[in-house]
Amino acid sequence: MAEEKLTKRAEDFSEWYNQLVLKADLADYAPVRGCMVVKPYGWALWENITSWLDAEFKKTGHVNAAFPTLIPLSFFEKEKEHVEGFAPELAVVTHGGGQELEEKLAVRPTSETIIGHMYSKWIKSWRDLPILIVQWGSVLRWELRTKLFLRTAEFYWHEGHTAHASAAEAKEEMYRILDIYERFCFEQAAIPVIKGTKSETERFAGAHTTTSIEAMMWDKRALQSGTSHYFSTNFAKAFEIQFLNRENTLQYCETTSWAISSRIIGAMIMVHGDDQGLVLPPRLAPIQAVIVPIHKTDADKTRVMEVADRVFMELKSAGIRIKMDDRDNVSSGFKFNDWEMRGVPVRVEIGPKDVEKGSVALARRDKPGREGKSFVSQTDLASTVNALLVEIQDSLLKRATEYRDANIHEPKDYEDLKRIVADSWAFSYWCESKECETKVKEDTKATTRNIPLDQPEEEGICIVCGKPSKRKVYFAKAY
RNA sequence: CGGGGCGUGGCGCAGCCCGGCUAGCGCGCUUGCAUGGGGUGCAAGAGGUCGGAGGUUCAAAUCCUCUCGCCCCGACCA
Repeated sequence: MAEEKLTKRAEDFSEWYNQLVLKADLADYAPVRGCMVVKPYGWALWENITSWLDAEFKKTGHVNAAFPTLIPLSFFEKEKEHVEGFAPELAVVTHGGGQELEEKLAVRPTSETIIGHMYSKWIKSWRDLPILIVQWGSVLRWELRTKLFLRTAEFYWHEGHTAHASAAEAKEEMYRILDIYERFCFEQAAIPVIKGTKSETERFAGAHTTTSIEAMMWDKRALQSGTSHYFSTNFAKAFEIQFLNRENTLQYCETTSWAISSRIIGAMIMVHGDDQGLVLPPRLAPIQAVIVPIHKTDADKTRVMEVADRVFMELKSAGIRIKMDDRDNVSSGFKFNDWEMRGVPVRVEIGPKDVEKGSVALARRDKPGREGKSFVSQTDLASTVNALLVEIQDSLLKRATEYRDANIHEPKDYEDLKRIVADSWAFSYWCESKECETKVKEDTKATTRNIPLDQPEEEGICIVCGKPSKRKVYFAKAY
């Protein structure tokens, strides 16, 4: 329960975040190093996220399946870059049933290897393709520095793994998924992400191409919020995923993989949250509106509850995720703060005055205080609340978009770039060389985020070395 | 792994340097009464053997030795 005041966001953003996750009742620290317990309220939020994504994946022909948590350690050695990328963060099971294991088993950090292994068994003919499987579950990476939701040792996600007959189809799949991720962020999470291609140094271990969606947090650091990879035949060759094509010749598959993790919850917190606590976008909020009945005497209570119960039923049957806060051991003021901490988009206050006037007070979470409060008629309340939820959803996206755009600048020269990335994002031409990227990282700690798709092909010069360059990239400090 | 810090009721801490009454405080928790339109008040309660092991001493949260664990900063990261 929210007993003490939250640290101000502007005072200590990191501390604000840590406290908020606990106070909003989303998650708690687990007794295992770097791991979290997602509490019911946090999980309800995650379920709203997953059910939207799951529906989209199914609409586009994907099916769900489950692969084991344990993977033979030797599988990781089959793809050279993949093993280099993941070896340092593997947890390995060495004993079972009281005996040392002959074949050590890795706890999956991601499932390309075991799924690749299975695909090589399952795929024989062009008729078997494409294969479009999604796994929902958790993975484990031995992270050195952890933070609830943003980077925990174990985290929750879906991982899509697809195999195709041609490079064109596989690339199309990568972009199709990236578009779903983009739509999810804009329409559901109200986060204006930028989709683009990762640089060679930032791409997934073993990938041919990595695309990502990148989001700007309130402290202006960047958070990679989802990725979609095209592997070409890298994993197919490592795991012998081959099929006979229509011409009866043996051919390697083209594969992809992609993921959004529970980190996205951290993104929502850091994009929308404020000094009062969490602010959830209505489409994903586990509770979209909460009713706080207010009364002094028993007589008042009876009259107020009669209206409150009626309103509850009306909003519920209109499909609004509604909660009645009828706790009588805490004050109304406490309840207001409590639900604001949890980010509930709309609060419906009903007191004796409202009973008399046939009104209710509505408070919107995105505008705390007097500004966001209005008195409306009890008549047709469901449509009033529904309209308000839509308005809040839109206003969150608008606010986040304006904030993002106000904090992206195009540097005039390298000195300007250094100044910009100290406290915002820079967007500029870059020659795509590792040297220039490394120089920026060493000088400023900022990394390339992504090269946005759909940018006009124009001639420019690299902001670092001055060589001719065709595409612009975002530079920012990342989480 | 390198640099800092910390383990005392559920949480946050004081006490330790200069051993000694029944180990304190705030928050939370329980019960009752009042309160209730922006974090409510009063009263009465429950709850710890001081991270662990060993040692010194008449006496150890406090001194000594060993040990376990955690947090923060850096390298790595969805």
